[in-house]
Amino acid sequence: MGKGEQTRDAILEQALTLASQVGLEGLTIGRLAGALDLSKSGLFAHFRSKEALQVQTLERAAARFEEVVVRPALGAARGEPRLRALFENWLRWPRIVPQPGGCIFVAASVELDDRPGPARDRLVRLQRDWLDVLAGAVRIAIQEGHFHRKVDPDQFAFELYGIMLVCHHASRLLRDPAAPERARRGFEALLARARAARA
Amino acid sequence: MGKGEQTRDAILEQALTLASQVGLEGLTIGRLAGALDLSKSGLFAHFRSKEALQVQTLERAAARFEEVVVRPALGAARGEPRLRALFENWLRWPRIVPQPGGCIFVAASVELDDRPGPARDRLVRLQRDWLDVLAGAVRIAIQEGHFHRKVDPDQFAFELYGIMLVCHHASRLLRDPAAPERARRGFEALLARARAARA
DNA sequence: GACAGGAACGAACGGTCGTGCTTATTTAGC
DNA sequence: GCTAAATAAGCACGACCGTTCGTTCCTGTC
Repeated sequence: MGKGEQTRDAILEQALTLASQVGLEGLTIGRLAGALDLSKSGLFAHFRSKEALQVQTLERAAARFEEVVVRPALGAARGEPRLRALFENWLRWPRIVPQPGGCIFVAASVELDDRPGPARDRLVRLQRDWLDVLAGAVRIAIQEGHFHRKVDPDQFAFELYGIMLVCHHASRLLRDPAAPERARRGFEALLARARAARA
Repeated sequence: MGKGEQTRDAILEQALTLASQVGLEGLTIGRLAGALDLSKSGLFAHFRSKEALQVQTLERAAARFEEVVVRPALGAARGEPRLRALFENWLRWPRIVPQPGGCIFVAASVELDDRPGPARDRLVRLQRDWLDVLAGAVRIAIQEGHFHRKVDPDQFAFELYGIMLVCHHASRLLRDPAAPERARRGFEALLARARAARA
């Protein structure tokens, strides 16, 4: 890894941390440079546009997400255990990959939902992929006989992500320490329903 | 209503619309003035600080929310019907009170979750109130015998708001037209569970 | 008809933003 | 250890930000 690549790496890591707090738009080149003891122009040269910086920050976040949320869960047994692992890893991930402002994808989702452009496009793809990962795990759980055949994997993923979002909301905005526990209760109810498959 | 008050009213209505798209921080005095054919300074005089403008925009949003979501639902029968009304009204409200960028509270929740100040304080209060309204409706549904006695109203409100948040996410970021239908399915499952009170 | 008050305006302030250019320094290959 | 290329810095730009100030316009009262 050359010197430039190394610097770029440090920049993106810091960008990830910063963007979690102030968003992708609030992520300012000057502030980012200041935090890294770099000049604005020196930092800017690595990307050549703010948009590129934003996209690459998302890319970096996605890589880390894969690394600390998705991949480790593949070590868990197929089906419900893997789904549990995905859920628990998601709860942890804003602390493991330091995001003092909470999950960057949640922040970016709200920020970019009305701003067309490459960053938005990339984010949409990433969020779809994440929902697909969840739905895929559900599908496997059905195959394994953990869940009832009538369970709709996409619907399950939808509702599960809802629990994650409200957990984020309750713990970050409302500073409710009970949020993860509430989320777990919701998750367990979702699992119970999938086993029985009343709906 | 005096002339000044009338103008202030128009400003706040426009601010609500604009803030739903670009957030409370992106809500710029210059842009707001431009949209209303006012001078920056003329508009500014009505508030005397951007922070005050933000808080009053939240206040205005809260008043409208009360008006089109909460109050009409009080016309529905106590218990489950009222809860349904609250849910359906929530789904509609970003269109009724024009918010082209989606629910302003969702946007502000993510934007302000790490920015201390009066705007954040006010928002926290408003979101707590909203969750309390939902939990209160659940409590009534228990009294009415619609729901099982073991149902935890706050937990129900938590999970219900999760469905609302993921619906917002799916329809706004992912542009998924099936989002409201999915949300309804999740809501129905929540209701079914509360009747049976398995958890 | 002079006057007072509220409402809006236009210009300007200091600051920060993203983005170019040009120059200096560091790094890597021989 | 020298050289060419990669990397960072310095400086300046135009645009927009929130905010202030002095002025003008309009309305209604004595």
